[in-house]
Amino acid sequence: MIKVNFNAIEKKWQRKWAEGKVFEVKEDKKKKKKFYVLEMFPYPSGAGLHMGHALNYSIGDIFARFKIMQGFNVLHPMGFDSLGLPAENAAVKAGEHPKKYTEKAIKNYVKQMKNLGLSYDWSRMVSSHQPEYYKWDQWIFLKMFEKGLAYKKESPVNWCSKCNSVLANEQVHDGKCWRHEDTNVEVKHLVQWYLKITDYAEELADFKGLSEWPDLIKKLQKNWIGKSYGAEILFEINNEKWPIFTTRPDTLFGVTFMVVSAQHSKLFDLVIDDKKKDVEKFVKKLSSVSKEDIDKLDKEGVFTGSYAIHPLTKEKIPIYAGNFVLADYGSGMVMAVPAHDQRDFDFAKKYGIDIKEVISGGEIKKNAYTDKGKLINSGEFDGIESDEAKKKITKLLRKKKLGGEVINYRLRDWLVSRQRYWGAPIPIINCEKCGEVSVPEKDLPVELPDKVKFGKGNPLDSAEKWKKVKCPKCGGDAKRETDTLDTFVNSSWYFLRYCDSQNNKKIFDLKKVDYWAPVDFYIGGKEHACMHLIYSRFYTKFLRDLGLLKISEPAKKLFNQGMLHGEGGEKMSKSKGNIVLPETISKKYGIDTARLFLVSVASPDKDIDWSEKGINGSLKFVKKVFEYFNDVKIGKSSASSESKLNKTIKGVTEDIENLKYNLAIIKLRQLFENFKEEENNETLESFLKMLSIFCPHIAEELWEKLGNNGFISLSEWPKCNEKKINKKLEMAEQTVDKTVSDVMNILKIVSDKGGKFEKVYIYVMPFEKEYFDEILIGERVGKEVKIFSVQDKDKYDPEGIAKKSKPGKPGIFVE
RNA sequence: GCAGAGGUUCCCGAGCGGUCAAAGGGGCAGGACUCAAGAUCCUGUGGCUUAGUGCCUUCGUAGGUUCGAAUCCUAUCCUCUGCACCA
Repeated sequence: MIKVNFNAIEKKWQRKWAEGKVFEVKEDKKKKKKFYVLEMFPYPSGAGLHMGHALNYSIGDIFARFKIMQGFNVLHPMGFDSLGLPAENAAVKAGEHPKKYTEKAIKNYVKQMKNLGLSYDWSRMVSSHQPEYYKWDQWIFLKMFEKGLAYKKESPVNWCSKCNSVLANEQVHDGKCWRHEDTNVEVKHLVQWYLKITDYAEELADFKGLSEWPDLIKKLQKNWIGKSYGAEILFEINNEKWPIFTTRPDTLFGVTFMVVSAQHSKLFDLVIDDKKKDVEKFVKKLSSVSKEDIDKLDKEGVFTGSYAIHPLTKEKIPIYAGNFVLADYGSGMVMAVPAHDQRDFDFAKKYGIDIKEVISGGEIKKNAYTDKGKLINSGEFDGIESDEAKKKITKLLRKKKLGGEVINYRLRDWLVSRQRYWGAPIPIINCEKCGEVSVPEKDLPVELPDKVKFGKGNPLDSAEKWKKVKCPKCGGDAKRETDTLDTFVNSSWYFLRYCDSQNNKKIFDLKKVDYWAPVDFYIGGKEHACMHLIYSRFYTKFLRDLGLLKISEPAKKLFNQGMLHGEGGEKMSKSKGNIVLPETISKKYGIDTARLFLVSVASPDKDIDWSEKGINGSLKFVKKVFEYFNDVKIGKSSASSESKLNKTIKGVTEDIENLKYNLAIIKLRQLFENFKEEENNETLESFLKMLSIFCPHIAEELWEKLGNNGFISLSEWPKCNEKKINKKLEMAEQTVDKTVSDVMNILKIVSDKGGKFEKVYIYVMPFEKEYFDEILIGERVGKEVKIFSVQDKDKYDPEGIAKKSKPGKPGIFVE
């Protein structure tokens, strides 16, 4: 077998693609339809790309190449999510400035990506840490500020002591920081910036524009947004009306106590002097436990000394401060119905509070009865079914101006301020006289100062000169906001910037975005379901409402690729030491082989464990292809080859469209296995074209060898000629296969019995004769083979077996 | 606890009502080639049986629907992955 220097071929074509600007695109309204393929841009870590990235980007690359060859004007860009806490932490740990650290990492990523042969339009690359990019983060923030969608408020927030910063709800996993799995998130009361994503909650909970998104993602988002229908009911407390939210207004007559969140900002308005000490003690105790432990705590509370007046019965209801009520959902206070809510039931049992049954149908001994039923003990509503009662009671409350129907969302406003350095500075100036003042648009971007002290607290606090500014409104002394924006702000709209990434006057040209957006095919992990994928939907809608976009959703089709685990089935991570680098594999096998292997193991949406075991199979195939094309005779193809070719074209095209790359590759292999010494040009070229999306470098090289001038990457995808698909031939081939295994079976039986045979005689129907090749079958069975037509008078047939021959089942005689 | 994905022949994985003892790859075994090894090619790879046949068992486990199930339904066990007190 010939030795092939794959690495040299790779370098050659990567250079040619770059020099020929093969993958750079422009808007082209007349000739071609656009197609936008995008893989989620990575955070450039110092560790570089691993095999999992390679898989992810290959999936997108294969599709992009496919679409290019199908004649689409394909936008396939790449960039870097280069701002954010992880980069800052890693840089500080490495003793480097985040900027230097990040830019080094990006350089490395680009190099690695180019080595993978990915078809990106590099001229459009964006990096979110560049002021030219985050200027527009700031610009959008100011637009939101203008519209009242960016605001400041004090509230209990998630605090990670390792990040030294607050976290969004979405960044808290299992009570721990998403970046520090060993660090419990604490609850702190701080003033923070929020984006009012809840203004879009209703539209976000509607998925009609996302028919081509996976159901799983939509379900996850739906749960996350958590739309619930219920009632707001006003309870009078100390002559003030306090609203509470409930989904069960039908249980209103069963309220025996109220619970206010221990984190509620107005908690102490409700605490009478006598109880102050108790409540303070309780709150203090809670603040010393981590968020995770709060989740595990029993329901606990303490009486505040205050009472609420029941809106309908006018009964006095004691108010407790409790650990199980969320301060930022609903109004932070609940009406407790112990008979029909398990949490309230547990609490009532613990503190000996009355349990009043108002829904019949269940037993209330060890547990609350939480199902629906007929009302009892509910005055005029007795005997009415729950659903009906909900409506009637709400109606009555509305009439009395004591409440009404409301929709509540689990989704909270997005906390975007971070007390860290490596983020886009929030473009606000704090003036003692004027309050929070926007940085004028002409002064954008507010660039990060280079010289800051890293250590404790927010590094930006140490940039004294940078902080000091004049108030744009009154001209007096003022200070810059030192908080920076959450990293997810950058990724919420980057896909739009690619459409016009070099624009330094506007966020993007409206016409260009109108041409390219939305993303037609978006590829990324499902772990982003409740973060990036919700935020970017929110941003898209906001920018639409600003008049910048005509679309309402960022991507038409979403595909979640499977995760590539390490050898033992564990997540690939530096700390586990199971990271496989593309370079390592590429050096050994060539990058085309690696790409081919990655997508042939399993369907791209499935999680797989990395293993080098099977890669030799891919390498063997690639080598065989290379060797075959190296000295192939171009001539005529058999009808069988042409039939197979067209069938393969059909199947492969469908498989790729459906992201079944693994199946497409099998079909290509089977086609290739069938190639004879001589094939016609069309067959050979079509095969190479289909292979090229998986193995672009080798395909280009062989394409050139066949005498072509242009790039195979830009050639036209083969079309299936249905007429050439010949079912008869296929049947005939099956007959041959069956005959071969029959012969093998006979030989086995005979030799088991101690017989020794050298010659095989096969008696076929006259019309089948052309499908049976003595030499080929001889090779397959490892014996000398003679084929006779049953009508052949001179045939050698001592036992008259030819008489038993049937169509599709030839007679066999061995001796 | 809730939600989702999944358990397939030695391994990885396809199949998702009949053409299924189940694609493809890996591994292994036998054969061809070779002085030999490697590479390559062919064949085989649940069991029994048989001159190419027939039968039995198998797709986590147990039932069910059906003329017919790896594929559909029900229960059950295990694995993974999200979300977790949202009133």
